[in-house]
Amino acid sequence: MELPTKYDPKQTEDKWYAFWLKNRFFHSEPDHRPAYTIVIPPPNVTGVLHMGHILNNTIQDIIIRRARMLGFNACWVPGTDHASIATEAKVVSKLKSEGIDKKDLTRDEFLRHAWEWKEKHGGIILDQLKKLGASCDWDRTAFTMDPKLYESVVDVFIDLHKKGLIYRGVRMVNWDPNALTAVSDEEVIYKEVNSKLYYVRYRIENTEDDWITIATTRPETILGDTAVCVHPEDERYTHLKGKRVIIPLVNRSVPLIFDDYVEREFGTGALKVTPAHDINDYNLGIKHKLQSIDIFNDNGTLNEKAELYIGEDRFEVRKKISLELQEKGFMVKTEDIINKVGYSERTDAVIEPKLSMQWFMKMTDLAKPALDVVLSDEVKFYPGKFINTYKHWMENVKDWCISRQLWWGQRIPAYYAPDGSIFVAKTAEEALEKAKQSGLNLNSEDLIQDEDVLDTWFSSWLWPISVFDGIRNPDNKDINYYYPTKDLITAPDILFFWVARMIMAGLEYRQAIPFTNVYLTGMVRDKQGRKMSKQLGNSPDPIDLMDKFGADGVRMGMLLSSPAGNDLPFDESQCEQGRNFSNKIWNAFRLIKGWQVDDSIPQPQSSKVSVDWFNATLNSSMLELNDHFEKYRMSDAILCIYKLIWDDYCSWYLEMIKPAYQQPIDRMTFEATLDIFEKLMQLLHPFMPFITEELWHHIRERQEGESVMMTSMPNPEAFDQDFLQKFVYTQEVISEIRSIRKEKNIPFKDAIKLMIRKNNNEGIDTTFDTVAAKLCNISQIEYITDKVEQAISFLIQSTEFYIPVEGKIDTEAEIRKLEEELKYNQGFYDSVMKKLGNERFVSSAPQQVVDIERKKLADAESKINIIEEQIKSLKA
RNA sequence: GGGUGGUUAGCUCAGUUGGUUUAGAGCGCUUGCUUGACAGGCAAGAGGUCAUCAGUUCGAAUCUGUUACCACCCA
Repeated sequence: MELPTKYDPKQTEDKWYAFWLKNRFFHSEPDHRPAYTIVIPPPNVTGVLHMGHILNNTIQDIIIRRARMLGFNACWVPGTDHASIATEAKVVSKLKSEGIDKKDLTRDEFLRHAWEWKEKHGGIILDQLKKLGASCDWDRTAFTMDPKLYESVVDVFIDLHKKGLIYRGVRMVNWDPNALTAVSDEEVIYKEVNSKLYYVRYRIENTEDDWITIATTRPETILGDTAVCVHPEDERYTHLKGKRVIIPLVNRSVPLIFDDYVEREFGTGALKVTPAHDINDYNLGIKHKLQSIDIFNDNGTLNEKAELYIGEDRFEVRKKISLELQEKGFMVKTEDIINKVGYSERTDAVIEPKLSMQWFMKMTDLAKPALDVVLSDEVKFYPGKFINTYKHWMENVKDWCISRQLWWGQRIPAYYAPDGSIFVAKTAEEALEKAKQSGLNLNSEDLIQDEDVLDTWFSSWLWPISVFDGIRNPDNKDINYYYPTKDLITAPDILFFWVARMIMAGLEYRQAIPFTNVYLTGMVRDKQGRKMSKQLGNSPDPIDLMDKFGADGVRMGMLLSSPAGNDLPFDESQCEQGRNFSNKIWNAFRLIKGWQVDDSIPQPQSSKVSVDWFNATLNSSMLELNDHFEKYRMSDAILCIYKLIWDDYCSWYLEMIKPAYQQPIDRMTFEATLDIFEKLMQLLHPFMPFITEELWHHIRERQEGESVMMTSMPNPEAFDQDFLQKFVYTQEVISEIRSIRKEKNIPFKDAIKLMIRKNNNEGIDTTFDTVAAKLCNISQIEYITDKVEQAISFLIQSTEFYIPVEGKIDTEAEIRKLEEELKYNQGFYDSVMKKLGNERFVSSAPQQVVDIERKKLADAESKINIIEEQIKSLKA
């Protein structure tokens, strides 16, 4: 069969993915083998595949495919999360475009629309992963709203409530006025923005013209002020002790309070206090028993308590009120400042701190053990630098606001009686039963279930357990077999959102960590270093990239320069490199496949030694590869294989054994070369699954249903390090000769002679002479003791090499070359001499180190002597 | 404002308890190649005071501190 000169991924990728699926190679069931489990970080159902997913899932696929080939029962569980805020927002806006208002729908009607939307769009991202080659067990695909996962979440809520870890309370929360829901601290993104600092003066009560000037970035909240606060030791204000001030425009009298919370240097040192709309002010309010006036509606407009601008948006009011303050003489001045403002991660609306009744989870008791398992290395982080970040967060953990004012999600299983008492129960019937037991005489319609749903992360934190149904059925076969999982691959920005909480849940519900290793990937950025995002539109479409470079090429490209935890500035040229690598492998195979095999010819000595050398190199590289995997150095691992195939196999080995043009190859070498190629395909398979499968099937006849992905990974065997070292030396010789040929314009087809003069009584080693002869077209290699006239020379270590040439030698040039070499060696000699000349070095450094230096000196010295001698003889 | 990490070739990064030839790789760059597998290729080459200053040490890219800049996290 003819193979085209260029590898075309389009001809192979879909074909092999379908083949793997048909043979159910990705599916796992518990058996006698050790399990190797990975659960996918569930992508958001509203999302489409982006570069971060590509990176993340490529790494997972590499690990799981390798585990499978190493004999583990590998199971990679895919799935998605329901993303309550984002999904609800999408559904609401879709309905709006159809002229339907969410307010006009019942909860059930709305949820029907939401499910419809999910069925239509929720699977997109998983389908895209198939194109990447992801070997997920699709039969186990999970969704956080699936009945078993839904019920697990509700069960956990009830259990934690029973344990006293979940409570309901009024707190200041981060309110998203667009989504009309509270969001957790972790969902607020602080951005630096250009703002104005407004200096506004408040009149001291019972004075005509005494004022105190405050500074604020939010003049609209003046309407909700209930105090002005200064530092107790601030001499500017001590005379105002016990006074009250008048709020401008609304003319409310409020106390002047003293607290060392105030920063004297900021603004005027006087702070207006709005307990309802600022977390710090809220705390001050509690401390000083201040009144709290909430002037905002849920959607960010002002309410009647503001007295002015009722019904207008907070940002409109800011503009208008600053003008009014100006006109009425309250505005002293404004300044430009840069401050940080919190934005909703989901809707990008400016977060409004707001007092509201929410459900919270106590975190301190759960955090302690979850921190311990990381500090004791039971759960390992790669890279380890994230342990510090984790520790800092876990030691300063705050209670988690878990309720969301939405419909899409697990509805909170709390039921309210008319007298305000709360019954947490799985069903309305159970709640009613509980109510009756507590002495309330109620009917089922008297109890009303909480309208809110739980934070999406309250589902995700159970993911490694709930996908195996380990909450509802804690002793089932799957959970016992697959849990704890092995690796979690995710991005550092959800270390707390998700990773920390999964560890807490694992310890609480399985008394076992959820995973052993956490691999934190970098963030994919564009060439200018910006985070890739939908808003910026700076992310390439991964599907287009795969069309252009093949999935293998993209996988390769993503990994090549992405060490763990480091950001990856993405550039298409990396995928191009991956594609080029595919092509290189393809052509190496074309070369081998094109040879005629002749059973009658014996194996040349040069080929025998070449096969031995490559096998040793292969073993050495496999050891290195194992080491990289153990340390989760993915980009080092792929580079190791890349060089093994491109440099060692293609550039060296194939050239070493290649038969002359149109000459056949001997059977032994041919078979050995195919065996090696087969091993290389196995080693490379986890990284580039498609091309390796394609070529593996070309290497030999395969049985129906056989696949490289189901073979056993080759194991490194013992090899001779000295033997490898000898070849390194030979490579140097070959490379010198190639340079000389080029420099002196000696075409390859003109055979040369090589004379070798050993010095310092070094022994002669001819192991690779036949190889050197073949690669450099040397007709004769001769070991000599005398100098050679009329030859070009070079020096490796202390061995002299001569290539005799006809005609005149450019003596001048030869001398120049040697003198340069001499200069380098003398410089080196001097630096070693300086070390050894130092009394204290010789006396304090370890003997071994001193010996090494002495040897360096001796070597350099003999080399210098040889060079000097050569120069002398040339000059003579 | 607080914390954590980082700063090594044009770019992206290695450099494993301080000493193995006066620092390595990939990409890019320069030069030369229709070299019978591959121009998506081959060969050769250039390119770095290891951010700064000080200290510890016989010896520092490596350890300590300072400054500058960058990134991330937290308020």
